[in-house]
Amino acid sequence: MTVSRVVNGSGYASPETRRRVELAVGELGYVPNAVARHLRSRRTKTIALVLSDITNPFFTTIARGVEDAASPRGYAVMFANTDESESDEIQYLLMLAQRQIDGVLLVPAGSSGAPYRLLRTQSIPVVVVDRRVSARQIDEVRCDSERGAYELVHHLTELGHRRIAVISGRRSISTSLDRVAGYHRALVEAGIEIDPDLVRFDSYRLRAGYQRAKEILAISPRVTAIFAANNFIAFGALRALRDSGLRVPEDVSLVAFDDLPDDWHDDPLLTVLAQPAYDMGRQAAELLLDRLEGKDKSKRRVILLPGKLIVRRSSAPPSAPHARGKPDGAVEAFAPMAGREG
Amino acid sequence: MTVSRVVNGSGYASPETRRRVELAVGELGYVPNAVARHLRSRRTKTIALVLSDITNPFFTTIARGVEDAASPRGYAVMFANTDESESDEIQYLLMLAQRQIDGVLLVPAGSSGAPYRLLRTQSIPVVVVDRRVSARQIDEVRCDSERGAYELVHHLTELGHRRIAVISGRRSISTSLDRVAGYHRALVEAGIEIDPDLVRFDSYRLRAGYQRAKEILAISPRVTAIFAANNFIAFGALRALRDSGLRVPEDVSLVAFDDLPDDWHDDPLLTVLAQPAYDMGRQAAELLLDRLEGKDKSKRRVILLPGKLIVRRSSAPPSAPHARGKPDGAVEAFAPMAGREG
DNA sequence: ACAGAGTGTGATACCGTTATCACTGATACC
DNA sequence: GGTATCAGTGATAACGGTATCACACTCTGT
Repeated sequence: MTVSRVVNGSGYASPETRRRVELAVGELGYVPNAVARHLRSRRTKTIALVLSDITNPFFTTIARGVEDAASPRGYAVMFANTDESESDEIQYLLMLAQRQIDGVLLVPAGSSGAPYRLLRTQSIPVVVVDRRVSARQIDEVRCDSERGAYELVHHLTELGHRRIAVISGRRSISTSLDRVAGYHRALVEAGIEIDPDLVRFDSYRLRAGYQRAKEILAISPRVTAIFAANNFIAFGALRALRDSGLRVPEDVSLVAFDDLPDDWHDDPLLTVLAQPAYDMGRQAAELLLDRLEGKDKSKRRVILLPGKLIVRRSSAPPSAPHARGKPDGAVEAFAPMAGREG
Repeated sequence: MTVSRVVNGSGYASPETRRRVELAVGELGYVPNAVARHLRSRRTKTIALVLSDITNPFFTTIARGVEDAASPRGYAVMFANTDESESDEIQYLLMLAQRQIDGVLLVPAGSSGAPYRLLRTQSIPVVVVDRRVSARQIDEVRCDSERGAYELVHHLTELGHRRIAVISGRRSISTSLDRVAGYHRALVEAGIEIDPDLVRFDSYRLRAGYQRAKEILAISPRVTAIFAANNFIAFGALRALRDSGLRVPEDVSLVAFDDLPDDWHDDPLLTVLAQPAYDMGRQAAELLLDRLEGKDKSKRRVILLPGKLIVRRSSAPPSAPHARGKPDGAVEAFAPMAGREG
C-alpha cells in the first residue's frame, strides 16, 4: 500500500520511505501492472479508433490527430480495420468491449444500428467520425460533405460546364449520399437539369472509379466534367480517361473530394476539396475524452468542419467540340509510359 | 466456475446447464472481462507495433500485414508512433510494458540499446522490423536494402550514367547506411570512383530531399542521375529539379527506394525499388507469435526479403550535354501549374 | 458388492493493484 | 491534562476472472 502511494504520488509518505521505495523500484526494475490497476479502477485509459482502411491517407491523418489528442491526456489508442465490413466491425467492437475500452471513435461501415446497441449495453461512449448516423443521439465529428460537393460542382458550373457526371461510393455510407446531394444543389442552382444517367454509386475504390468512368464516357453527348466523390475514385477515373484517349482538362475536367498529403506526390494535378482530417481526429478525440471525464455533459454534439477548395490543373472551362487547341497550363493525362510494370 | 467453463468451452458441462448459461448470457448481454482474465492468465493476447510514422504508406502497409497475421490467431495489435524520436520510443515501450503487452514489433528510431534492455528486463519478446540491430541476439525482418540500392544504381550505370548522387536518411538508421553501401558497390563494380561530395545523409523527409538535391545540382559538372533513398526524399528531389528548370529523365534521371500503393496515383513516374511491405509485416508478426507460443525456439532469426526493381519513366540514358531533344516517352517535371495553392 | 473411471458441479485461492479503514505517535489547542 | 488533529503506515477486501481441488453421482467390469 505504501509502495502504491509512493509510485502514484497519492497520500502521505515520509521522505525517507519515499527514498527507500524509489531505490527498490530502480534496483528491481519494477513496472506497475496496468492490467491489475485497470481491473481495480474499472478504467483502462484506452480508447479505440475503428476505421475502414488504415492504409488510406485520409484515415491515417485522422489517426494521427486522435493520437496527438489522446497521448498528452494519458490515453492509449487502439486501431482497428474494418475494411468496410459490418461483421468485422461488430467483431472488433465486441473484442474492444471485452478489453474494457473506455470509449470508441467509430467510422461506421454501414447504417445498421447494431454497433450502437452493443456499445450502449456496455455503456461505452462513442463518437462517430467522418459519417452521419441518422436519427440517433450520438456525437458526430465530420466534414460538411454536402457543402464541399456543392463547392466543387459550383466551381465547375462557374467554369461553364453543364454536362457533369458524379461517381460516388456505396449508398449505405452517408458521405456518398451527401456528396451527391451537394452535386444536385449546385446543378439546380445553375439551372441544369439532373440526368440520372450521370449519377453513379459504387464504392470508394479505384476499380469502381475506373469502371463507372468508362460507362459515363460512353454516353453521348459526352460529359465535359466528372466529380469523383473521393480520391481513389478520381485516380480510377483518371486512368479511364487516359485509356479512352481523353485529355484532362481539355477534353474532360475532373474534380474530387479528398486530397493527398503534400509529401506524397510531386506535382498534384487534381482540383480537390481537402478535408481537415487531422483536425477531425483531434476534435473527435477531445470530445470523446471530455465525455469520458465528465467534462462535457451536453446532450449531443455534432461538429461540422468545412473543407477547403483547392483549384489545380484538372479543372478548366469546357472547350467547344472539335476545338482541340492546347490551353495554357494543360497537361496530358495520357503521356506515354516507358517500361511501365505489369 | 461453471459459467467460465461454458463460455470458454473448456471442461465438462451438461447440455442442459450449457443451454441455461447461454440463455442467461444472451439475456443479460454478458461480455467477459478480458482485463480480469488477463490478470489471471498473465497473457494479454496483445502485441504492439511501434513505428516511426503511421501516415507513411510503407509503414501502414506493414501494419496491415501485421494485423492480418495477428487477428486470425486471436491477437489484438496496438500501434504506436515514435516520429523517429528515441525518447518517445522508450516512453511508449514503458507504457506497453505496463499494459503487459505480450510482444513487440519494433521499427527502432535509433541505434541505442535502451529499448532492448527495457524489453529484456520485462521479458517481452521483440522482433525488429525494417531495420538492422547490430550485434544483438534479436530477430529481424527486413528488406535487403544494400542489394536493392545496388540494383537501382546498377540500373543507372547500365544506362550509361557515371555521375550519380545519392541522398539518404539519418546515419543512425541502418537502412540509410545500407542503401549507400549498395550505391558504393554498384559504382565500384562499374569502375566509377566515389565522389564523397555526391553522397548526402539527412533525413527521410521531403524537405531534406529538396535541400540536398538543390546542393547536389549546384555541383559542376552536374550529375546525370540521383538515387533517393526513400520516396519522400525522391519527391523533394523532384521539386528541386523542377525548381531548377531541369527535366526528368532528359536532364537528370531519378530513382528511389520505396513505392507508393497502386491506388494512390494516376500514372507513376518514378523508377523504384518496391519493398514487400505487406509481407514484411505478416512475416514479422508470424515470427513474433511463434515465439510467444513457443513454436519457434531457434536462437535468432533474420528474415531478409528481396525488393523488386520497377523501371518507369524517370530513368533513361544520360543525354549528351546540350543535346536537348525531347526523347520519346519523356515528361516534363516542371509542367506549369494553374492555381496551385500556397 | 465394490473398485475404478468418467461426468458434472461448486468451493477456494490467487493474479496485482487500490479504496477504505484502523492504528500509532506526535503536535496543537483549550 | 485531556482531547482533537494530522502525518505516516499497514491490514483487509475488493475488482472478475480461472487453476486446482474436492465432492457427488453414474456407469462399467469383475
